[in-house]
Amino acid sequence: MISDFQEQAKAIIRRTGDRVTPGRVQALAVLLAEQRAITHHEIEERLLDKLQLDRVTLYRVLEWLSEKGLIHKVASDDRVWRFRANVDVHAHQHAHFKCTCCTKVICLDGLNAARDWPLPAGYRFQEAELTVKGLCAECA
Amino acid sequence: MISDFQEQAKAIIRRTGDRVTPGRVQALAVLLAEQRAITHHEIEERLLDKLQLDRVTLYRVLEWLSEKGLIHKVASDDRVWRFRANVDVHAHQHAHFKCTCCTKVICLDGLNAARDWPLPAGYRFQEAELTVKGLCAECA
DNA sequence: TAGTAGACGCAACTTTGTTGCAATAAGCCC
DNA sequence: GGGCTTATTGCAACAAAGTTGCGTCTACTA
Repeated sequence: MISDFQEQAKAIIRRTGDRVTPGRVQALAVLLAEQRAITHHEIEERLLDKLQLDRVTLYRVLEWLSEKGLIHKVASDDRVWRFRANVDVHAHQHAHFKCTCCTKVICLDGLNAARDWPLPAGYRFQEAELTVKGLCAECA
Repeated sequence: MISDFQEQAKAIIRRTGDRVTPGRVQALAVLLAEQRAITHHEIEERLLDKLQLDRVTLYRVLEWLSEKGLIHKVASDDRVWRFRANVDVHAHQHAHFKCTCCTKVICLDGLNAARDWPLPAGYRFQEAELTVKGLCAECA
């Protein structure tokens, strides 16, 4: 199962035309295996078994993956970036849910945050970030 | 004009029943004078002329003001808290606008973020944080 | 298989925020 | 106004998240 994600990750990265390195493959594989947005630290923990990657390198890998549009970053109120793989044409314009109990973050794909919100005169819309907070099914 | 905000701040703080200290008064006055959400650092800069307040003390003052419901915190994608005075019955449930050019943050009071967003089964809504990004009138 | 640009590892640094503790001062009572 | 009490402040040290510089290594290309 895990190796599935590795192969998938490898293929996705090869498609960019840039270098296929173990760090990129493993980091993306971890994110593909995960069904939610996780932090740099959580990714690091999941990597430890198969590959020890420098903290800094992981930051750079995540930035690269993000630039290439293979993953996306989620801002949270605990001032920690979370990352999630862009499965298929996973639009960036969607909402996130954060459990206030276990701090788990999931994507609310059904909720489109891209609509044009009413802004003051002269303002120009680019994108919206919507985070809904509450309790997840396990914590409720 | 500035002293107006100081007097206003003093009165608001006195109303809480807790101690009225220079740090609390000046910090709240700065936020009352500002029409938008600003960072700890920006508040510190504006304080420097009239009152030199320790960095840590300012953090604690802001936390206290927030606890008392006199100001509110805004999470942003640059992992920095921003603070804004709660003028009148300024509800916490509203959206914020962040200019991607000058990083200025304003409150979109007309936009209610408190509506019940559709969540997966078993999930419980508590609150929503909506940040719309784009260009403000000056930068557009 | 050799050369090269790009990726990596390490160390040091920055920013943002927190914690512990001793010194200080705001409000209260007289 | 003057002392008492307790909340607030300032200082120093710490912590987490992320960045920068630089020399070394390695994935690709030829």
